[in-house]
Amino acid sequence: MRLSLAKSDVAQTLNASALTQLRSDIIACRLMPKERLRVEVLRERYGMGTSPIREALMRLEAEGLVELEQNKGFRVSEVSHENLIDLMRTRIELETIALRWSLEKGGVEWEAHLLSAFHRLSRQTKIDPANPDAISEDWSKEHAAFHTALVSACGSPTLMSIRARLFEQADRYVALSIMSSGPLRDDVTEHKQLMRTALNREIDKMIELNRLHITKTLDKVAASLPTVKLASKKTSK
Amino acid sequence: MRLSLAKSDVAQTLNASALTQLRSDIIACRLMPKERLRVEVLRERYGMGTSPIREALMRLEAEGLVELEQNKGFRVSEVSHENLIDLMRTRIELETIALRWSLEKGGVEWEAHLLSAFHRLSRQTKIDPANPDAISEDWSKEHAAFHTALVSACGSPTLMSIRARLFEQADRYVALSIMSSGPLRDDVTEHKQLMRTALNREIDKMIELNRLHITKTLDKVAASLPTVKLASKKTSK
DNA sequence: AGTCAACAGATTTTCGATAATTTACTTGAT
DNA sequence: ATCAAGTAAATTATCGAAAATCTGTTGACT
Repeated sequence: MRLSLAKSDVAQTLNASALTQLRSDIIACRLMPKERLRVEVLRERYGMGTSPIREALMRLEAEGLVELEQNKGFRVSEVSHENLIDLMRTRIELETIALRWSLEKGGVEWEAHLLSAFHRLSRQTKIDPANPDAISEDWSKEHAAFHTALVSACGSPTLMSIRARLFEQADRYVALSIMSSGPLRDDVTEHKQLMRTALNREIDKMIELNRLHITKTLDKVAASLPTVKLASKKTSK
Repeated sequence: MRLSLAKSDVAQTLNASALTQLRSDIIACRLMPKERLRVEVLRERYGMGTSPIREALMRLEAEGLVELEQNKGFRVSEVSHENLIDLMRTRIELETIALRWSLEKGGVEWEAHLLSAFHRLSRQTKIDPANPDAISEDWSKEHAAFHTALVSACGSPTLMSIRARLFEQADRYVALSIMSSGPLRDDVTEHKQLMRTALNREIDKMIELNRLHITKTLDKVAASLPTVKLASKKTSK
């Protein structure tokens, strides 16, 4: 028998558990960009052997959250201004397509789903008072769910999964900027407007709003990015 | 010291070698869709232990070529009519964006690169006489390189890598259709036209040609898809 | 006959030890 | 003082055995 690790985590394989935890730690920047991921250390941290750890890292490499250099081990993927811009630009284009399809095809089911996702999001607070230097995990989850709901009627699993991956990558940049930045923006109003526009099937307006939504995040994150001091390679000499 | 496995394969890690070989075997349908991937069998096939195999499979799962069911092991991803259509539709949209950017930004470097890629492709034959039931590996490589060259000036590594992954998935369907289908189409003319249009920076025409190029493949593959008899699960009555 | 429990074989998953490789350090020659 | 070769320490990559899990079958009981 094996200990259950968390509520939602029952009867998983160690491999799957490593994957979930690692991904979450990287996106929340509890493991910082460029930080080395020594297998021995991770074994200790998550309490398991080498195999599940390495398998999870390998998968995360494909997702772009981890980088592997032959015989030199794994690191958390680097962040950079260029990558940030590239990421956000690509997101805008992909989500434009997904939103167009979704607003064209969405039925009552979708509308209900969207309303409910918005409601849940609006009842979460972005920052957990207990831990003011990070975004609340719960908020983050509902936020992701809301944006997924917007495109969920697009009818393309392929596009949806790519979008989700890019969203995660962006989330990591957001987590980074939270750690070193000022006032929070008013997300609730913005999200409500997104929902309304989606429900009204105002496609062009929707696309423009989404572009602005992403651009606003980009600007905020880009401004705080140079501030974040990253773990640089141990400089020889 | 370790034996070198192939010319281009020198001094790789077993892990990397497993990854390359498995990916290639899956895309070429030497491992058929839905086929079970027993670790023991693969260990035998590629001559290595469990770790590199499982790590490679894990990575391929993230790429969508392999599916993992907890405690039941890995299989080659299934193919289906819906997935094929979804895939091709998404490819069209993504490549549309990439082509637009690439044709806007491409300089002399890019033009030269494109010309050279086309030249190399045109000197390959699609079917190797020695093995007429499959597409030549060399042709396949040059073909991929040519299409990559078309979008290579788009300036977005993110978009490029997504595109490459979808291209691979499509290649698997093509390999499948070759095994059971009739006359080959005249690719050379089509590719030449794509190149010309790209070099002339006729963006709208380019996008339309690309859409047709993909749609044509879709139609051909879709027609032969039901023919292919897939390894079905041992039907428990 | 039908249902269920317990067992046996096959397979996946995980572990800890070993081999291979890189990195840091030391020593000696120029 | 500088560099190079060689050696030791640290780390990654790999293996094969052991543990956990699944699957199918047998046989007892209703």
